[in-house]
Amino acid sequence: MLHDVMPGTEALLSKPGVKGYIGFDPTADSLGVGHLVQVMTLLHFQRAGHHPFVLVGGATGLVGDPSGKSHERNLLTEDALEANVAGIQRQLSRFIDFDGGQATLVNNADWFRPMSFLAFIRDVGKHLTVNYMMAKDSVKKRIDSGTEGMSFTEFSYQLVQGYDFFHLWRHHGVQLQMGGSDQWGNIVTGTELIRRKGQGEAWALTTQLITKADGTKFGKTESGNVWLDPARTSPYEFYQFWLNASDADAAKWVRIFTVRPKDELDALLAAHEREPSARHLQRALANDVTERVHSKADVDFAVKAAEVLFGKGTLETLRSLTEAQLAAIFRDVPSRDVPRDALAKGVSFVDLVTDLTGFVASKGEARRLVQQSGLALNKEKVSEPTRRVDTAALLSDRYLLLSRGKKDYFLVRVG
RNA sequence: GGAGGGGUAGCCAAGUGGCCAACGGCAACAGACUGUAAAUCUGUCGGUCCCAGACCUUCGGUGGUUCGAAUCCACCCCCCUCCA
Repeated sequence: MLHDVMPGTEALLSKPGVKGYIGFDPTADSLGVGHLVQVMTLLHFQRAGHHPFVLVGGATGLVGDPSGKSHERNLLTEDALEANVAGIQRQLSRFIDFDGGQATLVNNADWFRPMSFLAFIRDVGKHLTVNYMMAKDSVKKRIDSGTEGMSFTEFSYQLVQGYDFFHLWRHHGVQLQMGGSDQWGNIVTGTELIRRKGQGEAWALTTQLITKADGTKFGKTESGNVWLDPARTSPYEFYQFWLNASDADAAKWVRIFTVRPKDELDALLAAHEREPSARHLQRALANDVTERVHSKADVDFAVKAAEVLFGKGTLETLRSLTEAQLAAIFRDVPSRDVPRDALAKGVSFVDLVTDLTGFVASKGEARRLVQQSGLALNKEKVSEPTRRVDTAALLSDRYLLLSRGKKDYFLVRVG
């Protein structure tokens, strides 16, 4: 899990009670699963007897971290930022125990807002040379790219973040900053600042970038980012995200995203080896993470829904379910209300899937999908684009279940 | 302000008067195989329709030249590099 640590960090951590921090950029009002790596780092850090500090970047978010970004970023307004900070704080408290002062939450807007620009360049900027700052990978990459430059704003970012570390070190005794491997440069700027300006010592620790075995980015699905906020990513989708992890990924991820003891992990890995099709690892992952982020009840719903959608379910099984059961199972499946008379007269399948529901973006695409036998109604493949659909097809006289491919479901609800 | 380079579909990137709805790659989507995995193979990948065909809208923007432009001309906007 670890990528790089500064010499001496291990010695520091051998004694409990170390204060360490990780910063989160409030670019949205919710964290995504990509952030979870850092959240888990803090969780593990706390479980090891240390004192985590969580920094939300109310100030740094105004600037924009260039690390790992090939393009200049858009700036957020202060209002948007404040809302984002609030949302993120709420989510973090599900992981990290802030009770009784075991963890501390800080917002760097608190110390940057009162500070003037002149004070900053005089007291902070003076300690580091531009030469030093230019040598950072995040800066070099952008300057060497030849196609895009870098604004002074983003160039300054490392100083701002470096000062965060300095502030926490001086006022709270924080000695360690953790983060993703792309944060190494920024963190080291902080330790350097502490050394030069404060004549003190501080350490850095970074975690490996989480990648998927197929080289694509972690934390994204076809439909975009996977969020912790149930309003953005439903618990069902969230559960599916983890359940769909490839074998190679799941083996790595259980170690990072669950807190199961080692012998239990070994047992899981062995079970998976023996019976890969049962996907023990993926299930454990999906269960643990979904329960932590959402709830046990959400896990149960997700499991039940998956049984119907992916199990041996056919039109028969769908018909055998009561309306209440259907409603519960499809609670989180994307849906659309459609007036009953729209269906009473009967519509062509293509119109149903496009104009009426918006499930498929265009009619051309809908026709193509039908030709490729990629669309189904109530779990039965539709082979004729012009096929008429009317109220006779309704399940429990209320629902129609559309699907594209194997995993993409959509519920049509009739009033 | 000066000199040079560049802006093509989600991204990268060919194309420099008709054969261009635009080569190729990546991503994406569907199908087959499987385990709701990976890998592989096949198909699709601007839109509409009476879909093996027709029409409409695209190549930074606006005008123009031409029978005909992503390709030529003018002006404008944006980006990059170097100089000042």
